[in-house]
Order: sequence, then C-alpha cells, then structure tokens
Amino acid sequence: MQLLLEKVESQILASGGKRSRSRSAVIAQFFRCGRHVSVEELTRLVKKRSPAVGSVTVYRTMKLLLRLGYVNEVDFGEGVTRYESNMSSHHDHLVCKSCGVVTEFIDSRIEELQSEVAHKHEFRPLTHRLDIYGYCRKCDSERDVPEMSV
Amino acid sequence: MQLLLEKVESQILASGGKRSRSRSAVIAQFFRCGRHVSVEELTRLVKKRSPAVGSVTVYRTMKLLLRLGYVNEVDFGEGVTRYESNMSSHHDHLVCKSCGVVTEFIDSRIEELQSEVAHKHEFRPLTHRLDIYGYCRKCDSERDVPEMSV
DNA sequence: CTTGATCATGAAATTCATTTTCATGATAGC
DNA sequence: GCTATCATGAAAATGAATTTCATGATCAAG
Repeated sequence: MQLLLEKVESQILASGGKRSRSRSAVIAQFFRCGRHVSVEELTRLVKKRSPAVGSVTVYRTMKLLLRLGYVNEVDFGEGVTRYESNMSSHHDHLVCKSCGVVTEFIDSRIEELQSEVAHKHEFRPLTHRLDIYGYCRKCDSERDVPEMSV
Repeated sequence: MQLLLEKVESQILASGGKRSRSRSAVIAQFFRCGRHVSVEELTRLVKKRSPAVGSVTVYRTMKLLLRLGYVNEVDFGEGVTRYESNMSSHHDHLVCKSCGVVTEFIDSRIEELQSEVAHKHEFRPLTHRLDIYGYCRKCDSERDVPEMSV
C-alpha cells in the first residue's frame, strides 16, 4: 500500500507533477476504501483526516489517476461518476438497484462471445461494459411482500 | 407510423394527458429519425418543421414516452442521455469511438450466460447493459496510418 | 359554441455534477 | 534561500436536465 503510493507519486514526479499532502491523502484514501467510490463519498472520507482538502482537489486527483492509468471511471446511471481501481483485471458488474452494492464478476465465455460477435460485425473491439442490474439476495428476499403493480 | 402516433396519443389521453401540436411533432420526429438520438439533436430536427418548439418540451416529451414505455434511455458516456425506441426487442450495442455509429446486436448465448452468472451469485437480474466500444470497419481502416503515441 | 377546469408550453430561473479561473501557497532543483 | 512551476481552495463558470410561472391550448359538459 505504501509501496503503491510511492509508485504513483514517483510517476507523478516523472510526468512533471509535484508531491503534495492533499494529493497523497486522496490517493491513499482511494486505495484504502472499497471500489466504486464517487467523488462526493471520497471527499467526505478524506475530510475526516484532512478537513482542509476540498472536493475540487479530489476531482483533479481522480482525473490525474485516470490519466496515469490507475483507475477507471464507471457510471451506473445515477448521474455521478464512480471510480474503481484499475489494479485488478477487467471485470463486469452486478449492481443491486435497492442497496447499491456492486459485485464484480468475470466470465471468460462471455468475453469470448463478445469478441466473436464484434468480429462478425467487422468491428474492432477495444473495451466494453457489461452491467447487470437487479436485486441481490438480501434485497430480493425483503421484496417478497407483493407490491401494488403500476 | 401514423397508427403508432395515434396509439401513443390515445394512451396519453387515457392517462390524463392532452393532445398538443408540439408533442405530436416531437413524437413523430422521434419515430421518424434513427435510433439513439439526444435531446439536442432531436430538438434541432423538430425545429426545422416547428420552429416554436423548445428543448424543454422535447425533454418533457421524451420523459413522457419513457413513462409510457415507448423508449429507453441509453448513455454511452458522452455526458448526454440518448433515447432509443423500445418497440424492437432488447439488444446490445457496438459503439464506434470514432464516428459514433451505433450497431445493435443480440446474441442469445451471451444472454443465457448472463442469467447463469447472475444466478450463480444469487442475484436476480432485471435488466442489463452491454456496450462494446471500438472502431467500425470504416474508421478502423482509416486509422491504419500510425499516429504519434501520446 | 361557450365556458371552465386542467393540462401543455416556452422562457427564464434553478439544480447539480463537474470544470475553470485566479490569487495564493507549497515544492523541487539549483 | 531563490525562483520557476505546480497545486490548492474558493468562487465563478459550464452544461445537461428540471422546475417555476404566467400564458396558451385542449377537452368535456352544458
């Protein structure tokens, strides 16, 4: 973790940037907390330890990590951008519409079929996004009570 | 087409709404033009025939069609919401990062594997979104000339 | 066909996430 | 320590989408 932070900072140095307290705090907090954080959530967490850090710096730091390739931007249609670490390999998402919990998965058969479909359409695939929306087990069981249909 | 418009309007009537020139113009234009239109694009098209119609009405009309189940909102990470007709059945997207052309596809094997993965995670899937980003054949061949890497 | 209640409209104002501006503070390298 | 350059936070700006509000259109009932 400390090693990771140093690696990121040295890469910032190498690309013409400088070290800074606020930035280190944001980066460390990001890698410390779970995945799929929004800027607002991350700002709140950072402010606990470093109250002076504003959300603008968090925005800027996440864009910096994006440029350096350490994070991905993800968007589950909530109107906010979320960030996930790019350290782990590619994966897809199961998003619970009730509690918001995001589970990651990867299925090589799906990946292969995607390539196949793309090439069938003479399309060169670079990236993709597969998000499945529904209810996790916990929220699904809580919904057992039938609702008035619309 | 005319039948579709009448069907939509009668459903609006049934749900307590009223008929209006502007609204008909927006709805007709939406079904007339291709898929995956943004509000800005649609407004521009509507204004050609009905210059008085403002974008607010287009926004409102698309939300209305969404409530009535005639359209889906899609988002390809451009910062704008696009609308597609919900008349055709579910499909996924191949999005060209160069020219923006969107090709639809459906692969039942991928659909099945998605259900399988979801259930393996005790997750009840409701909807999903699979967008593959890359280059269509035309844009890919134009990119053959190597570029300066960044 | 007139009336009256209700819905729809456009312009302007508002919201909200994100980005930019700008004056000031911190850092690296000499 | 100096100095050029980068980073910062507050406030302003942006841009998509929504709401407000006064006015116009539409429908159903007389």
